[in-house]
Amino acid sequence: MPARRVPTSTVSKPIPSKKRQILPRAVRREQLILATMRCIARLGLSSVTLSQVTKEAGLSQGIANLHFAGKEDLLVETLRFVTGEYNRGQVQILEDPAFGLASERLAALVAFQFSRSVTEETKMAVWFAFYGEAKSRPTYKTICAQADARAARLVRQLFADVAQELGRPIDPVMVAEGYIALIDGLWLSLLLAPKKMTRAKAKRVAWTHLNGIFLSL
Amino acid sequence: MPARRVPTSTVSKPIPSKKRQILPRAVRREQLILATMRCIARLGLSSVTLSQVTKEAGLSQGIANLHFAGKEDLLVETLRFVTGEYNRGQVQILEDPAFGLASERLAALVAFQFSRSVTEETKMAVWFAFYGEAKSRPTYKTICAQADARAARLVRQLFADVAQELGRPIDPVMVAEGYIALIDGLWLSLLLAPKKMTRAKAKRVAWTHLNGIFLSL
DNA sequence: GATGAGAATGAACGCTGGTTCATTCCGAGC
DNA sequence: GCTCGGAATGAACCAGCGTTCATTCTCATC
Repeated sequence: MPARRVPTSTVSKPIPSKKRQILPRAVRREQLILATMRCIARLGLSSVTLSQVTKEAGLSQGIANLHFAGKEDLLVETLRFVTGEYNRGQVQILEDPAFGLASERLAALVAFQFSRSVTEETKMAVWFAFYGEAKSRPTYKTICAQADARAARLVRQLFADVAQELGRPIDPVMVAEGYIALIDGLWLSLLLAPKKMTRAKAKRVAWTHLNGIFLSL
Repeated sequence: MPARRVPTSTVSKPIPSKKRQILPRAVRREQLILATMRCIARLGLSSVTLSQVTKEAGLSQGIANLHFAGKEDLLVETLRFVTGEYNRGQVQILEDPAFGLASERLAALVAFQFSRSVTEETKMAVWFAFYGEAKSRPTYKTICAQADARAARLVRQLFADVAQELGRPIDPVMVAEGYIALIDGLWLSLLLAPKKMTRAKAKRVAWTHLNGIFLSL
C-alpha cells in the first residue's frame, strides 16, 4: 500500500504579472519565503540580499520590510516554513490510522523521506544552509532542534512498534538516533553529489541499514 | 592496540604578545586560518568579517590582504586546512602497515572519527558551515567533493578487506556509502545537540550499524 | 651600531546592502 | 463613479565591510 499523498508545495518561479496589485498579507509572505528559498539555493545563505529576493519575487525593494520585521525575520520564517512542512508530512504518515502494521508505516516513512517533494534540490539546499549556521545562531538552532526533536520522537515510537511487531529486542532510542543520522547523511550526499547518490540508491542504502538492524542475529 | 596518535592541531586562542613582530609567511597564514575557524564557530560563516578575524588573531586590520589574496581566499584556505587535516589523519590510519587485521583498522578508524581532535566543536562548526554553502559555491563544492571522494575511496577499500577477512559477501560501494552517511549524520548531531549526542554514544551507534552490516544473516 | 628591505599597521575610501518613508495607486465600500 | 485607507513602490540614506596604501617599525646583514 502506497503512503497517502502528503500535500507539499513545489518551489518554482511563478508567472510575472506586470501590473501592481494588492494581495493578502499571507500570500505576500509566502511569495517572499519561496523567493528566499530559491535565492538561498542559488546564491547561498551568506550572499542572499533583499534586493535579490524581491527581484526574484517580482516585487519592489521595500516590500520585505513591509511584511516581515526585517531580513533576519524573513530568514527565520523561511526556516520555519521548511521545517514545518517536513514535520507535518512526517506526522501525517506516523499518525495515519490507515496503516495496520508498523512495518508498513516504516516503509511509508522511507518512501516519504526520499520522495521527490522532500528531496527537492531547493528545499535541501535551504535546510543545510541553515544547519550550517545553526551552531552560531541561537534562533536557527532552536528551530532546528525543535524540528529534530519532534522528528526523533516519532521515529523512536515507530521503531518501538516495529520491534515489538517483529519480536525483536532492540533499543529504540539508539536505533532511532542511528537511523536519523543515516538519513541526514544521505540527504547531504543527495545535495552535494547528486551524480553519485540518487534517490533510489539512497533508499536502498537506508533499507540495507534497516535490515541490518531488524534482521540481524 | 590503540591507533597511533595522529598529529592534529588544536584550535585555541594563543597568548597575546603586545609587541609588533615579524614572522614567516606560513606562520601568519596559519594564525589567520585558526582565527578564522574560531570566528566561524562563534559568528557563523555569513557574519565573519575581516576585522573580527584579525582582532581574534591579535593582528592589524590589513594583514589578511597581505598574506591572502582577499577574504574569499582566506576562507577557501581555511576549508582546505580542515579537509586536509582530516584526510591526512584518515590516510595515516588506513595505510599504516602496523595493522595486521582489517577489522583492527576499522576499529582505529571509528576511534579516529570520534576522537576529541576530530570532533572538536570548532572544527565541526567550520566543516558544516562550508558544507551549508557548498551547494551554491563552486569552489567550496569542489574542495568538499574532493575530500569526500578521497575519504570514500579509503573506506570502500577498508570495507572490502573486512568483508573478505570475515568471509562476508557484501557490496563495498553501497556499504561504504551508508557508513559515511551515518558518520556525517552523527557529526551533525554532535554539533547541534551535544547534550543529547555524546562521542561515546555516537561511537556505539556506529558500532551497532557496523554489526548490523557485517554480522547480519 | 647603522642600514635597508620589506613585514605590519591602521586610517581612509568606496561600495554594497538593509532600512526608511514620501509618494503612488489599487480597490472595497458607499 | 468617487473616495479614502492602506498596500506597494523605489529612491535616498547610512552603517558596515573589504580593500588600499602611506607610514612605521623590525631585524638580518654588514
